[in-house]
Amino acid sequence: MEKKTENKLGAIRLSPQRRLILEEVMGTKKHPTADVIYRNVKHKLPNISLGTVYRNLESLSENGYIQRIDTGTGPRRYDGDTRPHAHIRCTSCDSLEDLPEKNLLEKFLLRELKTDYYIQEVIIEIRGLCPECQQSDIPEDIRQNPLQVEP
Amino acid sequence: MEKKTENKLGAIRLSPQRRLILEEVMGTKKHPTADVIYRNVKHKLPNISLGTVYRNLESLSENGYIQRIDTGTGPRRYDGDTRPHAHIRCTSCDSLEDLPEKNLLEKFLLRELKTDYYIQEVIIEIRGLCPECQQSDIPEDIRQNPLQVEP
DNA sequence: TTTTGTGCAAACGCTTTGCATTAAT
DNA sequence: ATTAATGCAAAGCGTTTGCACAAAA
Repeated sequence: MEKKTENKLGAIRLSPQRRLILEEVMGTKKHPTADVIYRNVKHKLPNISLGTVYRNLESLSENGYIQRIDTGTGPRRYDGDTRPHAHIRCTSCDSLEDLPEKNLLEKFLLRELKTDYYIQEVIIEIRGLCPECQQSDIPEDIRQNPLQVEP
Repeated sequence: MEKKTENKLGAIRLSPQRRLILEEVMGTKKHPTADVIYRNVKHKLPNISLGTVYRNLESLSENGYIQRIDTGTGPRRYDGDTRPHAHIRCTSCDSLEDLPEKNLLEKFLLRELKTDYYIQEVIIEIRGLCPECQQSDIPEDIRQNPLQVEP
């Protein structure tokens, strides 16, 4: 009996489209948007549709293979690192990076938080200028309100 | 000389529409969305348009009279409390409340954070079930993944 | 008269959805 | 035969914008 078994990924099927999308998200630390993923994957699979990308990003994150990052501003982003963690975003170039202190932050929050809520998720997004963007001549009005902590 | 001086609010004019919108945001702790504000204000000023509401929410927050809350999910919300602070959102009824420990959290974050970024803003949103929603019979699948900290 | 704000409707960006078709079980 | 996934296009939602008109400075 011939059996053309497609790879499986736990509960879901691993179609060529899904596999490529998964690889794309896993293979970068840039936290790409659906649109970026779509354009990259389209090079290898020209007929893929944006709807398919969205549907697969959804199923992959629902099943815990990637993480959906609901950011405060702009389009949603996706992360191959599924551990809950914090991000820092550049308000000039819009890059999104992991925060090194992610665990520290989480733990502190959960420990200090006095609330009756049944906590499910902690979203931390720091916004500021990345080192590169600080060097380029930033218009003055974006240098507003640096957050500071008194000594 | 007769002078029908409209009230001023710092740099911007306080039109009837803008005044009502400001009062609406200031008068609640519910962090309303533009749409909720629109519907409430419309009772007193039936001709007001949604575009005007958006434009005024924008100018009011730009000028520091209210705070724009760019939440991770769902429509943007607005807050009469302009001090930067954290929020906690119920994943069932979608209510958004202030976090009591807001200053604590900010200070900790800014102190512990080792980064080359020039920090401008800290967004913290905790998501979970509010006490009321914990009591109602929540479908099992929403009780997923409570975040916990090891002792 | 110049600037600022308004109402309306159209456009926008991102995401979701309905539907007919195809592929895997 | 049934279920799962796809491509396509249309619709959805929240928000922004262009424009002609009105109000205030």
